[in-house]
Amino acid sequence: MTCVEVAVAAPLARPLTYLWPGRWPVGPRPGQRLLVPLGRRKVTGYCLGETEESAGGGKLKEVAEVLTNEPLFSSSLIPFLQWVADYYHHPIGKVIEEALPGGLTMKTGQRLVLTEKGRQHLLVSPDQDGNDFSWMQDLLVKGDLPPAAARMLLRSEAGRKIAQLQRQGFVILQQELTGRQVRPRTEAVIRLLQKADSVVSALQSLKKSEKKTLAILEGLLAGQCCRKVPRRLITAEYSGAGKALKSLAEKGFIAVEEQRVFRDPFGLEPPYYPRPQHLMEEQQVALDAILPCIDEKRFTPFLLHGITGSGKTEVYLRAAEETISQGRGVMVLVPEIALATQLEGHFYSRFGDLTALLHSGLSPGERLDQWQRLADGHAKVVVGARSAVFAPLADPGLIIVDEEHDGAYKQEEGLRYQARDLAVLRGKMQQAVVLLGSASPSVVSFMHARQGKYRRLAMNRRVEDRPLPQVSIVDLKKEEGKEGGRPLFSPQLTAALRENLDNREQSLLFLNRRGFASLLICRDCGNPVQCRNCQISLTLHKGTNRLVCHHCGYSINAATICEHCRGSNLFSVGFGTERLEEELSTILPDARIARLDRDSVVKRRDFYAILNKVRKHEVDILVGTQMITKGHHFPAVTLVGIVWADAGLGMPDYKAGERTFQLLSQVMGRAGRGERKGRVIVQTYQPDHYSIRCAQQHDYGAFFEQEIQLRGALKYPPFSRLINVLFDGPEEKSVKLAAMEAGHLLQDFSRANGPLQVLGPAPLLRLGGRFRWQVLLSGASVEKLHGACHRLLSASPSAVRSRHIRMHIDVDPEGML
DNA sequence: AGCACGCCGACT
DNA sequence: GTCGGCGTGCTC
Repeated sequence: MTCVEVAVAAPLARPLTYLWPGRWPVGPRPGQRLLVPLGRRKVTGYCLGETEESAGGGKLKEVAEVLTNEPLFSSSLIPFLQWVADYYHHPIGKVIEEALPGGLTMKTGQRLVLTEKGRQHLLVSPDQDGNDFSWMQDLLVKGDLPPAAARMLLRSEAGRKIAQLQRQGFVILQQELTGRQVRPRTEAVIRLLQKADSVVSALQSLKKSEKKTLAILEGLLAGQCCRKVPRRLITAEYSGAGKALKSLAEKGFIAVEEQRVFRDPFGLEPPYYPRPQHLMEEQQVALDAILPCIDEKRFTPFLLHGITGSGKTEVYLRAAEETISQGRGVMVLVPEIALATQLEGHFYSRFGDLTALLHSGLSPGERLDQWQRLADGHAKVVVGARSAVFAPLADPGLIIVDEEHDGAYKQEEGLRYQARDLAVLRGKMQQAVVLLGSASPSVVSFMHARQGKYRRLAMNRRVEDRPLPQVSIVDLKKEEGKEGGRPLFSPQLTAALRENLDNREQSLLFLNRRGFASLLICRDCGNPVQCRNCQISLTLHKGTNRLVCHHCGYSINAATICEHCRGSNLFSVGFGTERLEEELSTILPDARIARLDRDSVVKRRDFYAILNKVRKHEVDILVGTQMITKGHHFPAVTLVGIVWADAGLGMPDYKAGERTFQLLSQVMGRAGRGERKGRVIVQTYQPDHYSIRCAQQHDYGAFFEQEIQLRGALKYPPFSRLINVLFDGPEEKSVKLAAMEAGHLLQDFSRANGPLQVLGPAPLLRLGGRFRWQVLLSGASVEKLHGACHRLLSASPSAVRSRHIRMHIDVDPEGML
């Protein structure tokens, strides 16, 4: 009797065992998507492999159906997925769902079908209650309601009525499969069956249009290695080809087939970067260390610590070449989610169609395409955002995490994983070389390098020995009271921008805040205008004339009144990129200004469009948020202005100093990457803060020493481990209660099982209409912390089960603390 | 998550 | 007496 282990799409910590029907001709394969019975319904499950019949035996259920015959991931990935589930205390089925491209889950739903008896009844005596049951009209007209609609109804008020109708035999609920299948897109391709000129007699019988079509087809085939041409290419050249192709197919010259279409996700113009002939010395040194480890197929983690412009990309590419020549796969993680980085262009340019892309900018269909090219081995290189750490490469030999310090690697919802950490783990499990690259590594990674867990490779020289930019600091405290100045535009910054403009050189202006003003305050009562769902001030966006919540997206018209006193005397406080842009156009009316932030970039194309304008020097000054730092370099930029460098230092977060240093270093790296020397002006209220001083001096070492001392003194990571237990719900009292209960439980655990600190419970800001509390655990031993979580999950506080409270466990939290 | 079971109060 | 609310526990 064959049994399979199946991770089901339900929040269960462990996989379930099912029988594999003996009548099926082929056995199970790990990675297959199945449909299995669970309780009274059927859900998607993922085959993890064969297993012995479990001890409980006897009453196992059978797998109902194979939904996807070709495995979506290889069995080599399963231990990794299981580890992730255990470490992050997340159900294994949910972990797999997180990993796979979306749109694949499926379950049984119920179609609401009106019986003949019911039809008669409704026609004769429509609902007398006078209630507005518009769905009944719908049902009467259409005869049935699809599962999605039926589900909504059953949950609403109408549920009772439906149950009643069901009892009377007027409607029935019919089981059926639901869930949106992402269908692989196909297109018609034309294959030439016989060379036209070899069949002269037949050729003469052809019509003019057919001859022309054949000529075009042959022309297109000439430039290609494969023997097929998409029909749309032919019709694009000759609009009359449609008919001709049909008749040619009938005459046996060509065949028309359907083929999976892989749309080019690289945007409008796939770039080309030539492969450099010579490497710089430091690049060579780094590769001399890395390549042997790739050849030995041994897990080796490297920290590639190279300043901006030191040529890390070429090191990645050469390492990837070596890995591919070994027949193994390459995984490249990049921080930004929806936007292109130059890195993916470089990989595509070097490896062409061996490259697959996985990021959230793809449509579900495109994502599935890319995923399957990896799963079936057609693609060997994957470039993607954090979730690409789950990519189905059967045998990754090299895993690259670019900008490893970037906060975007941490997912802050659902499965709260750290993709950089998982990349290292996956490398360890699959004997891969791991390259963590950064100009300003995370404190944790650098610590690992210092302790010898990672091998550190330093690259301190820039291409063509370009000097690092000159950085001057402007103390905003001293500038504030001065006459004639505008806030946040010191005379130094204004003068430098003017000078750059006169010299026809480009400038970058960085401020990590979107919008026009960060809040509106009531002049009468002093209250700020807040989001109705979140405990957050609304940001004024002048372009759209709206007040927007940067957390949940809720927005209202900017012409509003104070909710507390009904006063209409509101004044705006604070600065965002939008205001920066506006003020700038007053100070420098002749400058061409562009803005790059989440508001000006909705789609990938907008991003490219703005970058192209800058590259073509149609822009003198680019204003922007973090977005301007992401991996693009503008050779003509010679001045970088950082408008408010300490903006992030006020956050109640042990990582604030680290983040500020990293952000500043990264922005500064944008200056002077061309032939001309760059300079940077940093405006700040805290000119003596070590994060800002060390960034000014381009001194990572000094920053690290300061930071690590602070962390040691306060017992923060890497000197301890943290787990945050979060509670949220629609009602303050019960959320607090749940957190308190959990707090006590954890205190008890700590007393019984050894040292472990329980901080809190503490309230958090209300977000999305939900009240939030947290209990923070810290301790030296990860095992103890995980033990505490297990205890918490098994003895789930009663307050969590009831009253719509959700509990989330955030292992290695990075957010606000 | 979804679904059944079972225990309580509010009605015909 | 039943209907339907919600808390509790299970799903191979």
